[in-house]
Amino acid sequence: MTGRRDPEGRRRAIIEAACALIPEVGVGGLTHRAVAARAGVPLGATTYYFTSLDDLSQAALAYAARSAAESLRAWRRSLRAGDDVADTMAALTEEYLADRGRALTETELYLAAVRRPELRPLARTWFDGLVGLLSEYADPAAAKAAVFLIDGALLRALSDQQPLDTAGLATALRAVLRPAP
Amino acid sequence: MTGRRDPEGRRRAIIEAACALIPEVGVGGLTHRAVAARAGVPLGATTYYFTSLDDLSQAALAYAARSAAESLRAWRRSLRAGDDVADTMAALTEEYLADRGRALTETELYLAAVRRPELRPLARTWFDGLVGLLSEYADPAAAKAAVFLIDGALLRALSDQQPLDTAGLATALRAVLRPAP
DNA sequence: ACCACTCCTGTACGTTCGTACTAGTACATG
DNA sequence: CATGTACTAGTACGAACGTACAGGAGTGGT
Repeated sequence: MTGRRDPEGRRRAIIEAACALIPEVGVGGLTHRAVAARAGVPLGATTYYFTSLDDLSQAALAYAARSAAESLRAWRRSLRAGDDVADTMAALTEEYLADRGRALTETELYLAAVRRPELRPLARTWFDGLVGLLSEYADPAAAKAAVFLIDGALLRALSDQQPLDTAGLATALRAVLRPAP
Repeated sequence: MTGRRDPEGRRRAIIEAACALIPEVGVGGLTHRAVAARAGVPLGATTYYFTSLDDLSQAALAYAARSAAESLRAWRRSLRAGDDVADTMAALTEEYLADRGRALTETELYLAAVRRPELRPLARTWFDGLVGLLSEYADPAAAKAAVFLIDGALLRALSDQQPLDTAGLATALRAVLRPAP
């Protein structure tokens, strides 16, 4: 996959291996050796490309956050194409949860940011992006509430290893997005 | 605090030390040595009372879950005494967040349960208890949505190290708890 | 007094970890 | 072709870890 002499590809392979490992062992469970083995590179490579293990995990989380931001752009398109915001958001959330590893990584990022302030901006990208998205359809307070709902439902579905109650989420989203009476 | 010959108190001291440590280092960051040092007992004591590190962390998380369940009983009383469910719940949530370590431990439990199925019942006690509480005031679907909202807001406040927007949460709670039009 | 038993503690073993480092390899530049 | 630079890979080291264990210390029954 990564040629012998391809620094950029190597770095990327290491980051992707770390991303694949995070759902399995958690951010705190990452080790140079496990990442190197998963990436198919010698141990020395991970210490060559990253000055420390924290540096490596930060790069992996940044990579994950960037890919999440990209998927937000697809969400924006779906929202504009869909007829009902609440239904569309619930469906997108369910779809997002299909890749449980990615969703779990996002939650790992939230928790990791508690103890590592340098991760806090990364941990905000998903929330801020989602709020920005929904602010086209509701006032900011309602948009924030909708994201709380989505994150809470995701967290529960992850922890319980159970599917998302999409219809119930749609109903709740409709309730918070509807202007107060 | 714990006399030389007081097995029950010793076990409890170790568990409480582990609980105090979890917000600082995470469930996965627990070590026999760190817990022993925090509890003021020799290393041998933690391995004497707990057959493994997993056993120790599980006991600590169970202890935390039990104390959370106790606080739920106080919530029930407050709800019955308060005049508005949404306002009361928002205020209780803010109060709950005042002890950030406890709230963080609950979230750590959620995530730990993903990879440790034996923790899953523990990870459900908070959610189930809260839903049961709110089911006295709304239909089950609305109650679940309200808990998603609360957990989402808590997770965000924890990750961002910022205070809770209590008024905003109350508004959103009112929206999801109100019967659909 | 003695014994049986539980409780307690310090130490030791083998493993795994982060990180540093050395020697070697490819490649661009002159 | 020489040479310097960026990359590679294997190894080594000290630290921290989980766990096991041998023996000391206190306690209650007889």
